[in-house]
Amino acid sequence: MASFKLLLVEDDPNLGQILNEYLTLKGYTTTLCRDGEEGLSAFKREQFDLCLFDIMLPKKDGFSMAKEIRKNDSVTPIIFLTAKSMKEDTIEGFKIGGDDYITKPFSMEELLLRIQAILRRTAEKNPQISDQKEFNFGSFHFDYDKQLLVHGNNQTKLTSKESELLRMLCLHLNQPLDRSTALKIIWRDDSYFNARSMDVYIAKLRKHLKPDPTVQIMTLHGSGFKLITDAQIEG
Amino acid sequence: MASFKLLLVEDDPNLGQILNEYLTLKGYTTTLCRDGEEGLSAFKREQFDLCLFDIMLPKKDGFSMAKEIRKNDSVTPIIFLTAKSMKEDTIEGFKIGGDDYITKPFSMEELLLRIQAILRRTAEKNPQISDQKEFNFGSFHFDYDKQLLVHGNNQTKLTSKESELLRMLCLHLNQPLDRSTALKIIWRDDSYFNARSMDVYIAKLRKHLKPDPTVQIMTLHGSGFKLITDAQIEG
DNA sequence: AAACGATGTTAATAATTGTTAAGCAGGTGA
DNA sequence: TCACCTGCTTAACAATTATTAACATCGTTT
Repeated sequence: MASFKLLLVEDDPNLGQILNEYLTLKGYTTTLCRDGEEGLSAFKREQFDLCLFDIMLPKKDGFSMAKEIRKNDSVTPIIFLTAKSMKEDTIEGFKIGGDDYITKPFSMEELLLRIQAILRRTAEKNPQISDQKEFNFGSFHFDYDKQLLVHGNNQTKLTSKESELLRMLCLHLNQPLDRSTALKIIWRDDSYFNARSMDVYIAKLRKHLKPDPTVQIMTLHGSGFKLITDAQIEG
Repeated sequence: MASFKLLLVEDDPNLGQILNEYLTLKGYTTTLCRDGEEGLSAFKREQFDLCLFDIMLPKKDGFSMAKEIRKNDSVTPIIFLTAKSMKEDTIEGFKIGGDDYITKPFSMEELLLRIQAILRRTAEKNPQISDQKEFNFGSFHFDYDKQLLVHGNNQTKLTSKESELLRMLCLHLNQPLDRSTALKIIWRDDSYFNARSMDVYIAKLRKHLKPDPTVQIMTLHGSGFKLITDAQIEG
């Protein structure tokens, strides 16, 4: 499994660097940002497994960042790091949808353990990490490497984007696929135009999948899509 | 939705009772044990969604309990409550496979929020909690995944919001569904406008459910709604 | 009964998604 | 070099879904 990617937003250069080095040493891939805006744009651009936000930050504080993120993404874990241990703050942090709240000074080891405790719970159901290359769903067979969708005697050649999107849908068969997740992974950026592009590809895939009416790409308005089928066969 | 079951092991009678009352008040089903052995046998006997263990306990301490549990069960979340804030202790707790570690004195509200943060992550993949996807009530069949409401030969496609609301009502069939609960879960925020939006969706659902007059969404003025039917069939 | 707040209903508005086609860039063969 | 494909993006407009507004009605309190 590829190493976990952490988004670290901390304006104190010393602490930032120490954290960054320590977490890298422990095998995580980290991206360090110095202020809230930088952090948010990194989050929009890339797919992270966990966020570590200081609360008091230039340009945009950690809470505001978390709020923005939680608008579209209720999954990615967020841990707040802060000097203040004020009760209202802690509570605010959890209410926004944070996963943990650590007050400075903290021990690196404890932070690491808290990160691990959270990742342990979320890692298992991270389908995008899987490297599965062939899929069977409904009466279709899909070969990602060959970019081929097979239905009975019919073979359809898919384009790269079609294949990548179909693969993500297959990895989440009968489960929701988050728009923003798919965009960040396939288009590397969750932006307006890429989202529209994705919609175009969803339409294309729907056409390809028409031959089997038991298979459907369902819209989850405001959040994403879901490939559904009754007769799924492991492949 | 059935309430979460918590296993609480605390030997201090005062704290034990306060925790018990508070968590019950907050809608959890709790089992309170006075020592480690009692706690372990309760854990073996029943299915819990989360454990809250004091560390220093008669007969068997919290860490030993956690170790035993983790031999067979790596899933059920465990939170340690303790007076000691010693670093080694914290670390020990996480190493055993604990999910959080809270030192006394703590605020009830913070404890509650930490419990919620953990349950939010585990609930999704905890089949026993409530991943019911299909429902039969009155002469209707409702498939949440496919967003379909079936009545005789008639299939009605529901929107995402309609489906989510109907699902919550179905999970509380013939029981009250709290407005604020539904709002927080479906709209992620109990605000004036979301409440009005919910009312609009209740109206939409009522229209969909008209074909069977034995099924009704009843208003519980000031608190919520209740989906009622005489002829409910488990499904 | 009057006044108030909560809910019901319908319509208007806004946001998101679906669909088709036009643009654009890179590759290929004449 | 140029015409022609191909795949992807962008644009334009349609359709659907969600939110907000406006006003009617109901329930409760005084």
